[in-house]
Amino acid sequence: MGNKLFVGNLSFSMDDVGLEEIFTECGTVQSARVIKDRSSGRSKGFGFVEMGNDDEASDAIEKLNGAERDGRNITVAEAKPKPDRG
DNA sequence: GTTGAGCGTT
Repeated sequence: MGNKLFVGNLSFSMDDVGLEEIFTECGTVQSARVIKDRSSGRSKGFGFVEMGNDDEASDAIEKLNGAERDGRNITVAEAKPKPDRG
């Protein structure tokens, strides 16, 4: 179990700060990033969060997976490794 | 709207 989380089904109005605000209520947020199109800067509707430790990460999954944010039920799960070349 | 980037050449 790692401390890196995948967060899906985000509103397109979500940003890095908003994502951090959601997860800081469940523990220490080391970093939070909403993935955006690298050319247009528009949200891709998902993001990644690194918690302070695996326990906080696990807790955040339990508490925030399926939680409603901005009218959408967000997905929270442990992140899979990045592909070799994005 | 669901698993992340950017540099820059063979």
